[in-house]
Order: sequence, then structure tokens, then C-alpha cells
Amino acid sequence: MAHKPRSEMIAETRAKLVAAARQAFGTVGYAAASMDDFTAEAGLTRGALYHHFGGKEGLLKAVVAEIDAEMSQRLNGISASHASPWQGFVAECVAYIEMALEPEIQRVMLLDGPAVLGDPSTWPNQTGCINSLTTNLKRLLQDGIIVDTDPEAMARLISGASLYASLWIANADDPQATSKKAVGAFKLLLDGLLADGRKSS
Amino acid sequence: MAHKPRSEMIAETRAKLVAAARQAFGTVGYAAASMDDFTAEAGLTRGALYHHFGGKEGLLKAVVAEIDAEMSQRLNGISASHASPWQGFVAECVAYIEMALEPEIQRVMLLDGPAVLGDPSTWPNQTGCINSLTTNLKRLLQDGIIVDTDPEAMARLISGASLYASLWIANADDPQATSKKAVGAFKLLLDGLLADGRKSS
DNA sequence: GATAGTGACATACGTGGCGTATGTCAATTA
DNA sequence: TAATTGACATACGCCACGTATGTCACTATC
Repeated sequence: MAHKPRSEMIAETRAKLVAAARQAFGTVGYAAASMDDFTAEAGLTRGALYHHFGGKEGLLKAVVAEIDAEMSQRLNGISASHASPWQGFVAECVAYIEMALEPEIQRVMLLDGPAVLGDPSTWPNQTGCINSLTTNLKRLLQDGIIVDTDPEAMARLISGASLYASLWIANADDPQATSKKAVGAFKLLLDGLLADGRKSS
Repeated sequence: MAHKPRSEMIAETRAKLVAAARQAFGTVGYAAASMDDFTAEAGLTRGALYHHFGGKEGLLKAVVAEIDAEMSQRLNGISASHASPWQGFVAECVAYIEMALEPEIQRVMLLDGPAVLGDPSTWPNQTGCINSLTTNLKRLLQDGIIVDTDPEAMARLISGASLYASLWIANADDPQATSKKAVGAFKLLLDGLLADGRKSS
């Protein structure tokens, strides 16, 4: 029986490592995840990890990049599936909050990621989610739908508001009620960006 | 020569530990701070630390509480020193951003704190800063200055936006320019909360 | 005011996790 | 087929944490 080409084996190894690490980081957290444990779970040892990713931090970067790419993709799909640009934008923002309710995203992207890798805006992929928000804002601005502002700056503010809202909701006693309050306030905040005369659209 | 009473010695010990830990956490970060090192710097050993704070996490909690109390106090002073409630509120929010530019606050309160202790809204002191923002919003709402919204929810959104903005500014290539962009967008966002007919006040 | 008791610390020890240095074996290349 | 590369495993040392234990001063009670 013919073996797979080497490059394929390598990609498989890397994928297995990322998958195992993602599972571990997403559940027990970065600090508590033992490299010996989750590499063994992938049928490998720490040797492979150091060879491919240079260390624990390198693996976290890879996991972050993977999750971030998935988030971007999901967000793009959501904003594209709405009729008006403004509705698409609002939907995307709300989806952003909802995604951050997922434990894995919360643990890896909101808590451990920034603590270990530093400010998200310095991450290599430039946080695709921010990019997505930014381009959306640019279009809304060009169309005169929202007030004049720096798109990237506004995207970051919105992103920050969303993420903290998610943390709040996820840890609240009554997530349902809290979610309603947060999303309500959030929509109001976005509404304030509409150019004069367009409110409550 | 008469010795100090015991309770005073204890308070002193605790204060020394908190101060040393605050220095270490604020500079090298929580994970990289060696308990042996910074307890020694305080003229003590890990024994004292475990006795008073139960462990490394306990000390971080104490440090967080101390910094949070200081931040609250500073914010209260700022919002009180402005004529109109709205101006005071805006000034407090901007100050919130500026405070988060300080490396110690950033490292401890924004990065390590959430990663180690979990969501800030679950912290015992309930994050005095959020409380401060919330009460301010309540007053503005009662006076009819801003649109109808849940004060706490809005306070958390604003807080999140501020904190991420700070991370962005602090890590930007050109902090000056970035700060202008961020604060500009931020004021615009707050402006959207004003009740109809009150804009650009 | 002697004695038992409590509590604030220091010391000693074991364990686990990380990083590095080294080894091995298969796959490519000539 | 011989040489080389590189993917991965193994082995070692170190550092840091948590716990268990010890000591000594202070306090309280009679």
C-alpha cells in the first residue's frame, strides 16, 4: 500500500496538533493546558510541537488564526444575507456578540489570546473580524447612511463593546434577560450612528 | 523600644506583598512573575503569601481590587469637576480611555485579570468603574438628556469600547494620531445617545 | 505572671511542566 | 545506492508552584 506524500503527512500532523490544542485551550484554558497531555492526545509528543510551532505560544497563534478565520467567514455570510446595507451591518454586529458567547471563542479569543499574545490589533491576521466591520462601515459612510467618522476606529469601538457585552452575558445569572438588555442597548448605540433623519430604520 | 501592635504589623506585611506583586504583575505580567522573586523583594517568603492570600490568584485579586479602587476614585473626581452632567460624563469616559493607556492598568486589569480571574463583571468589587458609569447614566436618563436605555448595559458597552480602544492606541505605531481617531469616534458614539434635538452639545 | 494556645511567618520537600539538546529513522535527491 | 535533509521522539535539567511541617512571638486565661 502506497504511502501518502510527505507534504500531506506534515499538513496532517500540524492539523492534528492545532485541533488538539484548540480543544484543550478552549476548555481548560491556555495556562492549564499541558503540552504533554494534548500532544499525546493527538498521538504525538512535544517534539513535533516544538518543531512545527516553536513552542506553546506558536500553537496558540495558530489556533487563534484558525478561529479568527472561521469567525470572519461566518460574519461575511451574515452581512451578505441581508437586503439593506444597514440591516446587514446591524445583523453582523449582533452576530458578533452571539459568537462571543461560545465558550471556545470566549476563552481563546477574549481571555487567553490577549493575555498571552498581547493586544489583538497587533495580531498578524489583523483580526479579520475588525476588517469585516471596517469595510462595512466604509460602504455605509460612502452611501451617506451614517455620520462621518473614521471607519477603523469606529469598528474597534464597536468590536470592544460587543466583546465585553458577550463576557457579561455569558457570566450573568440570567443570560437570557441580560442578552436582551445588552442587545437592546447595543442597537441603540448603533442607531446613534445613523445620519440625521434616518433614525429608527 | 516598644513594638508596634500585631495588627499593624500584619497590615504592613499585606501591604508590602500587594505592592511588590503589583509592581511585578504590572511590569512582567502575571504568568512571568515569580512568587519567590517578588516576595523576596518585599523582604518575605512565599509562606507569608500563602498565609494571607491563599495563593498567587488571591494576590492578583487583591492587586486588582486596589487598582480598581484607585481608578474609581479618579473617575469620580473627574466627572464631578464639570459643570453640566453630560460634559462630566463625556469627560469621565475619555478619562477611562486615557487611564487604560497606563501599562500597569492595561497589563493587570485588561489582559491578565480577565484571563486569570475570568470576566471582570464577576469580580467581587463589581468593577467600581462600571458602577460609576452606570450611576452617571441613570442621572442623565432621569434628566431626559439621553435616550431611554438600560443604564448598566450601556455602561458595559461603553466600558468595553473604551478598553479596547485603549489597547489599540497603546500598541499603535503612532499613538498620538490613533488616540485622536479613537477619541473622535468615541465622542461621536456617545453623541448618538443624546435625546433628539440635543446633538452636538 | 506563668502557661497554654493561636497565628504569622519561614523552611523543606515533592511534583509537574517547560525548553533544549540530542538521537533516530524515513523520505527525498543525485 | 549513498548522502542529506528534516520530521519527530527521547532524555535531561531547571524553575516554579503548592503543601506539609516547623518555629517563634504574641495573646489570653487563670
